[in-house]
Parts: sequence; C-alpha cells; structure tokens
Amino acid sequence: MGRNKFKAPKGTRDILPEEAKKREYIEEIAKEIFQLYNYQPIITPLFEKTELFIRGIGESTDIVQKEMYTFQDKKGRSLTLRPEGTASIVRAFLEHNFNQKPFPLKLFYIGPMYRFERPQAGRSREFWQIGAEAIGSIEPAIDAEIICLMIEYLTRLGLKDFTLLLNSMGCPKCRLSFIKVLEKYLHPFKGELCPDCVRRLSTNLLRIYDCKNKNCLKILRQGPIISHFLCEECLSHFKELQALLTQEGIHFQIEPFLARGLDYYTKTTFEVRSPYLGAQNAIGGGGRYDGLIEELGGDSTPGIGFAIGVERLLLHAEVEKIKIPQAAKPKVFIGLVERDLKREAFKILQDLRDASISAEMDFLGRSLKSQIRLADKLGVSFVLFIGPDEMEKGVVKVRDMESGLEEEIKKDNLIFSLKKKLSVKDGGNNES
RNA sequence: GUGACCGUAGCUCAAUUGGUAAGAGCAUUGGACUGUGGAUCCAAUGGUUGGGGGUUCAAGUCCCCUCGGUCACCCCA
Repeated sequence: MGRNKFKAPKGTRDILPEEAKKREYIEEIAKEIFQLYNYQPIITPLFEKTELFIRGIGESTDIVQKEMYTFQDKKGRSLTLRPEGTASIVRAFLEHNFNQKPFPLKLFYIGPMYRFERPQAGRSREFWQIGAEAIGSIEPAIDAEIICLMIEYLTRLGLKDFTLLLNSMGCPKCRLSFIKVLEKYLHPFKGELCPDCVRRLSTNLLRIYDCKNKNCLKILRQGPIISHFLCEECLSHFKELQALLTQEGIHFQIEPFLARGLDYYTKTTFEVRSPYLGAQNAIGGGGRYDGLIEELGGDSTPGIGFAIGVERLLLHAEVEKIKIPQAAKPKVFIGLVERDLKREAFKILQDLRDASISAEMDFLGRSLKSQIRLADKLGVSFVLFIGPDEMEKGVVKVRDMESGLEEEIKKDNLIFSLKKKLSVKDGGNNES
C-alpha cells in the first residue's frame, strides 16, 4: 500500500465496477422517467467562469464563500469547477437563446459537481447529481410536475422511507416585509442567540434558519412564520401547489423553517430527507428561482428545478435494501482442452459473440480444471469443450453448469442450439 | 475552516508492559484429480506496519509533522 504513491485526491474516489453498474441502473431509470415527463438531456461544461457562480448562487452563500474549486487558466481567467448545475443551465439557456423555444423549457442533467469541503458521511468533494429544470412557467402546476417527477423517480427505484418537506420563501416583495418582522422579533433575543446567528442577523438574516443550535431553534420556532407573510400571489401559488400534490397523493410536510442555502430561491422550496444518512440527510432538494435568469442578464423568466445526490441516493438505497438488477454475466465459457486448438476456440468465441451470445474464454493458458473453475466464478450457464475428440467428430461438448449434464452438439448446429438452451434458462429468473 | 477518533498483505483482523526475522482467515495462482467447476486438503504469491523526522541498545507499539480515512460542526447533494 505504501508503495502506491498516488491515491485519489482527498474527497474523491474511484467508482469500481460493482458500484458503477448500480449507477448505470439508476441513471437508466432516471432517463426513462425524464423522457416520460418530456425533459430533454443537456450536458454543460464541468467548469465555468467563476463570476457565473458568484452571481448565480449568491455572494453570501457558503458555496461561494468557501466551497468553490477556483483556479486560473493559462490566460489568467478565473474558472471554477461547477458546485451545482442550475447556474450552468441558465447560462446555456441564455447563450443559445432558448427563450425562442416553446416554454416551459424542460431539461435534465446527470454529472459530477465539486465542492471544497471536509468529507464526511454523505459528503465528498466530487459528487454526482441528477437534476432537472423547467424554465419559463410561473404556474404552480409546473412546481407540482417537478416535485412529482422527483418523488416518482425515488418511488420507482423502490425507496419508501423518505420525507418530502415543502415551504415557500415568498418573492422579494413579501420576503422583505417578513425579514423586517423577523428582525424586529429577534432583536430582543440578540444576547441569547449563538455567535453565528448574531452574525447572520446583520449579514443574511434568513440563513438563521440553517442553525441547529437548540436555543436558537427554540427562539425561531416561537417567532413569525414566513408563510403568514406571503403576498396574495405567493400565497395562492403555494396553496395551489399543495392542492395539486394532494390530488396526486403525494405526501408532504410543510416545513416553515426550510430555507436552503442558495440565495436564488423564491416561492417554492422543497427537500427530500432520509432518516438513514446521518448528519447529511438530504437526498435531494430544489426550488423556484424566478429572479435568477434576470440576475444573469436575461429577460425576467421564472424557473424551477431540483437535484438529487447520487451518492446519498445510493447510501439510502443500501439501507432500504433496494434491489438493483445486476448487469448480465457471460453466458458461455469456452474450455480449451489442448493448446493447439486455440485458433478454433477463438473462432467459436467470436462466432458466439457475433450471434449476440455473451461468451468468455481463458487468456492465460490455464489448465482445463482452472478454466472450469474460472467459468464457475464467472457464473456462466454453459461450458463448451473444444478438444481433439470433439474436433474429430465435428462436434462441441456442451456442459450445463447447473445440472452437470453434457451433450455433444454438431458444430453447424451450435449457435441455434445454444440460443434455445439459453432462452429456456432465461425464462425463469433474471435477477440476483 | 474547526474538533474527535483512526491508518498493519487485495479484503477482515492478530502481534504480551516498546524486545527475536510482523502472523491468520478470505481472496488470487498452482496442485492433489495429466479432458472437467462449486466441497476438502496442500503449497505459492503477496507487507521498507500511509509517508517523513525524533526518542531508545531496540519502535507496528512512544513523541512531532504530514498525507489519507471516518464521524461531527459549519453548510448542503
């Protein structure tokens, strides 16, 4: 171990075949559901101009303040590895004049994000998100669609034990009046709040809701609630969204203290929490960002989106023992009895593959016994023996690894016969 | 960025108060069974004990630094 000079950088890791296959599966399901809801794939660069994230995510957020992977390229431009997906998508939206397309424009993405943080359970420096954005509609129905999409995806994967939290942050107008009231309420408690919250009092008041200090929480919970201060428009939006979710049988919990750490959220915010993830308990979350596109230089255009953390999803799925179908194993192994029949064996191997039969053979000159052992480890259904006796008769000996029965099959008939045998076996189970 | 705990073969773990030449199981490879798997048995491969420095006659074991891991805080996916 000490010999290995190179290790994956702190907070990153290799995703080995076993896990990679699971990811392929959950991505596949995601794509199915996105297609069902008519969301189109988009792939944006892993890095962007730093300025985009500062403007998009918000100067005062933790992401911008301390979590960005920022570097200079050879021309001295400041670039940043993307810490989240929405800013890039809005940038692409503006860059390609997507406002010319029919609204709402619906996009999804799957890819890695980067945040410079101390790793812990459910948190690393490189992590993947599956996310979706719907741009151009202010209808509560699109909020409902986005949330349904997210919940349906998790449900489709088989997750059960999660909670959907819902809140409205209001719009800039009503938020302002709420902030005033909250400020007034909190002022007398200044001496009792934790130092962080005292700081938040003057910098970014709403961030106070992120505090986990028991005393601060107690004070907050007895204070004003943002939903009581929503303007007429925001309130009816929120009510309509709730009605739609209820109609679809989606259970949610109003969480008046759900603030979320990105400055751009307006009106709807939501988060899916898992009881199994330790301190980092959000599997995914999202919200409406009606001011973001204008902030980044476009016409005033509303939008809403969510992101799911792939690693957290997988961690949760592990606890719930979610069944993830295993990728197919090779079905046939070629057992080479004598070395000088290598060419013949290779030919049969390729013939099988040409016929779409997944096949494998030995490439290390192993003894026949070791070859069969290997075949067993690979879990193939059949082993074909290629030996002098068989050659002479123009046949291949086929061993059924389950029953141990062997049968000689004419070479001309091999593919047809194997396909038939395999389809019989496949008829039963296909999972593990 | 802060704190706590941890770091011995590919994996899971041993190694008396610092004391011979760091062991075992599993995995891998070969063999017992010279044309045949899963069981069993035998053998081999595999470690400058994360790295560096220090204390000591002697360090896997003690001290310092560093890298990494784990968990928590901050915050979020």
